[in-house]
Amino acid sequence: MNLPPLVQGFVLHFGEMGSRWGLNRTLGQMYALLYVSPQPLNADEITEKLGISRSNVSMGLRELQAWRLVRLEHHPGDRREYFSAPQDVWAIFRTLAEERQRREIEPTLSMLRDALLETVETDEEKHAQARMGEMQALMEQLTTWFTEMNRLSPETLTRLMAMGSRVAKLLELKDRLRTRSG
Amino acid sequence: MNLPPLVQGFVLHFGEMGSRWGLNRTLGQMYALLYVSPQPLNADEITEKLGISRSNVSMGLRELQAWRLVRLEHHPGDRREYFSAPQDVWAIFRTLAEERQRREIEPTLSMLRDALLETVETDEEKHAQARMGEMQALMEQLTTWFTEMNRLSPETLTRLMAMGSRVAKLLELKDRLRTRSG
DNA sequence: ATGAGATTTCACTGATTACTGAAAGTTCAA
DNA sequence: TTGAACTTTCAGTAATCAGTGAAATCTCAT
Repeated sequence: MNLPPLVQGFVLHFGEMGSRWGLNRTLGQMYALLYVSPQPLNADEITEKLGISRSNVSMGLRELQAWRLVRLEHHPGDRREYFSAPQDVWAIFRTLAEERQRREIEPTLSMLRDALLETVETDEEKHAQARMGEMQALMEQLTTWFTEMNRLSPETLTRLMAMGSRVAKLLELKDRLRTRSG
Repeated sequence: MNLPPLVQGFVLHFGEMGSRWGLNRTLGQMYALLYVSPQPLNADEITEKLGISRSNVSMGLRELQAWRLVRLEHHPGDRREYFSAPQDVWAIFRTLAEERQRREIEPTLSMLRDALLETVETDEEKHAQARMGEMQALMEQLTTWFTEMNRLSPETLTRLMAMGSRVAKLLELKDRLRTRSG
């Protein structure tokens, strides 16, 4: 691995975490490298800096693109493909959250929707179906909420988040106003 | 596998998803089984219903307890240990979110905090460090917000979530009130 | 059309992770 | 204190997943 110490530590950490995040080591390392790189890199540069095989880089780049975590660009007069990670951390967070939603939540939601349509006979199955209903309700609620929040600007989100649990106070305030005027 | 069709489908699906969620197949299946079970189960019952080895169940149960996803209880006059999944889906969601926070976010945050304390020389490293700073800022913000939200009751959270992006309206309302009174 | 530069595919191998069965450990009643 | 009931540990094996290199494919400039 051919990197300054600070960057190397970051890249190795992301490699380790990669597996916990449903990616794999190489993917984590590649992403970390692109994230801190001052300019886009081509596949050979990544190969060289990480000390892994060219083909591994090729596969990794495809997967990172599928995650929408890296962007492909071309430089005039250069046939090679260059890759960069989007700079806006909020955008990255949203992408990540959307992709996880799509990969981890949606399949389960659709399984649950199907399961809830089945007609069942035994008490055991009825109980199971009721539990699935609770799970589905919460997941739908979270999904809807998440979609809505994703429409807000980073500024608005930052303000909302900065308020933390004090947003609950706003609800009381709203209730009071409504009561007064209603 | 020795289960009614509806339950079996649910259990198998969670087995598949288990890996995407950083668990593994068996863990997913065991959790799903306990989640829909009308009463707590002991290790032998789980072994029998899932058709896996007794030792695998034993290890799986330890891990599910480490995730705080199942609870151990004893029945009077029975030496065996019984396991159940908490019933409250909100509680489950919080537990899951907290554990993922602990396993997936915190290690990265502490790595970033360390990296940001280093003194670096080259422009490349300075750029990398700046990028790490951005990442750290967002992660701290999200972490703080999440901790705060976790204090709210499910009722409050449900109300807030039901408002969706209309919470942003509350901010405007608040601004107006402050302007008027300030 | 040709071939040099660039990228991708894929069968194989190496590494990691999950699962099992046998043995050891624990707990408790008699 | 013995042993029956129950649980855990762990070494070995099976299954899965990641990474490589050679070959195939793609893509332009000539």
